[in-house]
Amino acid sequence: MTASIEDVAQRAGVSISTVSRALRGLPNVAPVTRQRVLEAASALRYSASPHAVGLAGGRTRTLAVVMPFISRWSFSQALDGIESVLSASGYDLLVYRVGDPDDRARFIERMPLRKRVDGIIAVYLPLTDSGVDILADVQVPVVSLGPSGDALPSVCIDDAEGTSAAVQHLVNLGHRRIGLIGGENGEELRFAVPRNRREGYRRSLASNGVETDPALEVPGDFTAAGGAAAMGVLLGRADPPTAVFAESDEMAMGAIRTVQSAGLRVPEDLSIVGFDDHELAHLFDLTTVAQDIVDQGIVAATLLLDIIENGREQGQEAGEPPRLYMPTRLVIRRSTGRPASAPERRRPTTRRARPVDRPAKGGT
Amino acid sequence: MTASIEDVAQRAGVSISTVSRALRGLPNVAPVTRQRVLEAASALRYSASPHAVGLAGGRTRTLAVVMPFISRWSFSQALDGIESVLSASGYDLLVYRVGDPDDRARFIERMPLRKRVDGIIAVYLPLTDSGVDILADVQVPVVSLGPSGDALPSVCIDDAEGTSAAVQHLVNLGHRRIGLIGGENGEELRFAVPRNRREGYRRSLASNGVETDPALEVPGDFTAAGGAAAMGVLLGRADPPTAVFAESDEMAMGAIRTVQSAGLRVPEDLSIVGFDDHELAHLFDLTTVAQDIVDQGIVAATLLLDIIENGREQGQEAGEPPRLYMPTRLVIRRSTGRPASAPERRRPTTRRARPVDRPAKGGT
DNA sequence: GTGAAAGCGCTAACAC
DNA sequence: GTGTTAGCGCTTTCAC
Repeated sequence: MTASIEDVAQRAGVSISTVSRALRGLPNVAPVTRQRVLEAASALRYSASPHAVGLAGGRTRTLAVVMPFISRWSFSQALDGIESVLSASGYDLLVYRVGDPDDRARFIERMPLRKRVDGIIAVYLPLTDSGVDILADVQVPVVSLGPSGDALPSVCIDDAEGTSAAVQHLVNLGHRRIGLIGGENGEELRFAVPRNRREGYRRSLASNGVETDPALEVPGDFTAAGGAAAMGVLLGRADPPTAVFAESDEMAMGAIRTVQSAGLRVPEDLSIVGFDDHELAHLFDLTTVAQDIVDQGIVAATLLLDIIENGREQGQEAGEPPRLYMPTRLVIRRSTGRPASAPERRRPTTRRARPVDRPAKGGT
Repeated sequence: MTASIEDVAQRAGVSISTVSRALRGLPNVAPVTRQRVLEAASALRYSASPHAVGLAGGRTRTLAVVMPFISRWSFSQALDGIESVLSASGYDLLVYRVGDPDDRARFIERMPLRKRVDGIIAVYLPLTDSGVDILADVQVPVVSLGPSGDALPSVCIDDAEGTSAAVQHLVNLGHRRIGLIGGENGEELRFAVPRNRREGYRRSLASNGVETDPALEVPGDFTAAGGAAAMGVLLGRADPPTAVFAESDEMAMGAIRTVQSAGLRVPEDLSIVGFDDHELAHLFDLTTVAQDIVDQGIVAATLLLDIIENGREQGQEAGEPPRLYMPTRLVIRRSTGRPASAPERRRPTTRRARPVDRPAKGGT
């Protein structure tokens, strides 16, 4: 069952180096010989031992993905995209979860990947400065999916920009008391995504002359349950918001649930916008900022492969590492509408007058 | 940055074999020596090259997970559970997706894992008989998460049993026209899960003296969109069902959406039951058959590790491979109720009289 | 308790 | 175009 290169060589009547060359498509092998080797190999169901290849050749055709979560929707989307390009390119995929900061520190410190992989993709990894340094210092190329300072090549979206569009949409509808359900969980301030989205929220309010109110910003932990709880908090405020922007669709879904449980209607009593365009978002009629994470995974993996196989990105001589921005796009569904208190410019049925999008696929 | 065992040996003033022994905790190393080696290693931030270890020692502390999907909810749940035990045990995790049958055949045929991993977990993998044979024939132990014939050790739930409970619940409520939204996608009949759930559905109907009607069984592709479409088909039947069992929550969610879009109410006009207890199921008030897939992943990984490290399962001498059944449990929420046509035994508000469960965690 | 030496299965010069 | 020969960085006998 476990044929070695020697077995193949013997069966094909050549030396092992010829087998190696033939199988890897290198030049300097006579067509006939190559053919014979190929046949011998497939007859023996031979495939080279990755360990031996890695040891001898240095390259391993294996990439590592490092991320804080595995089963959360966005992360599994990213993994999906990454896997698709790796398998198409014949690379194997090692997955590491580094959840809490301790794991992370220990992991980066020990770098078990050392000498094991050809490259690393860090997916939405909250990186400390020293973490970035160490990663960048590893022998293999690293690409970040998601914001990463600027030490690493990265592919990401403009979170602040996307959020601004969502908030602007709410402002345009007439909302002034706009709440935020955020993703921070206290100590996790290194995580750039919630920070950037919050910034976009505040910036958009400011540019519209709307004052921000700390009482309207509540953390939601990036989960449906967290979003539901956060909405409960907002509904308990003295002067509750008429609209809420949630930093993720899952939190928005939970929020919708809370609103409905409270006997209120979406969007008549409260408008809600999410972020991501989760695959189930349209089931909630959720207006959201769409991004295609599978696609981001594909781009990140492609970028990394390119760096590995062609050295630094072309035209990227010693400059800053490339940073690829992927599009976002506001998908308006029916979880947003005019505030009840606002004077309506048209008939009460305005809601039906707005075009309704279908689930988004891909960006812009 | 890349210290080798030799560097450590030199720094500690011993030979590389002593370093090897000391670092792996083998006997026959003087405490003082071991201490010195440990210090040298950590000072050099040394960690053994997995490739060299694999080549020289045979074992690699790496496991492979093979599954048809990556980002679908159930699969990412399984991966999550598996990863948690592997990382706790110091194993690395290789992930392979083998989607279509071709991939699958090619993959199993080539077995790129050969000599690369210590074991394999096949997650809900539709295995042909020959596929099972080949897998079982690989040099390394294989465990199946999900049904797998009986050639492989496996951990799974009793899909038929779980489904029966759901259907029985509907029958008990008074339903007789009960539709099925299934998971098959035509050629994919090798996939045991939808087959078993369909069987449970039919068996339960039969045991209640309810005749099955092929017109009420519609495929839904295991996606929300598929479930929505399937429900559309069912609603278009001459004699539509008063209740529907969907083989997954995602399909059930889509179905609910279709029902509502049609201007009908759940459960007043149509009851719906799902399967899985998806993390968002409670947002839909979905009655469902709960299973804990993360847990199944944990059990499967633990089983595999046990087999790898202790040989065949204890008490499993030459007998059938172990098959571990995990519990399922019917979680009744508010997507199910009496059929409108049925004579109510109590007041019209029966609905509120039923206890409502909260999101499930863990089995029974 | 410790070291020397022989591989593990390949790739990569280098000869021919 | 093909074969020979060093290693790659470890684990594992087997001496000492």
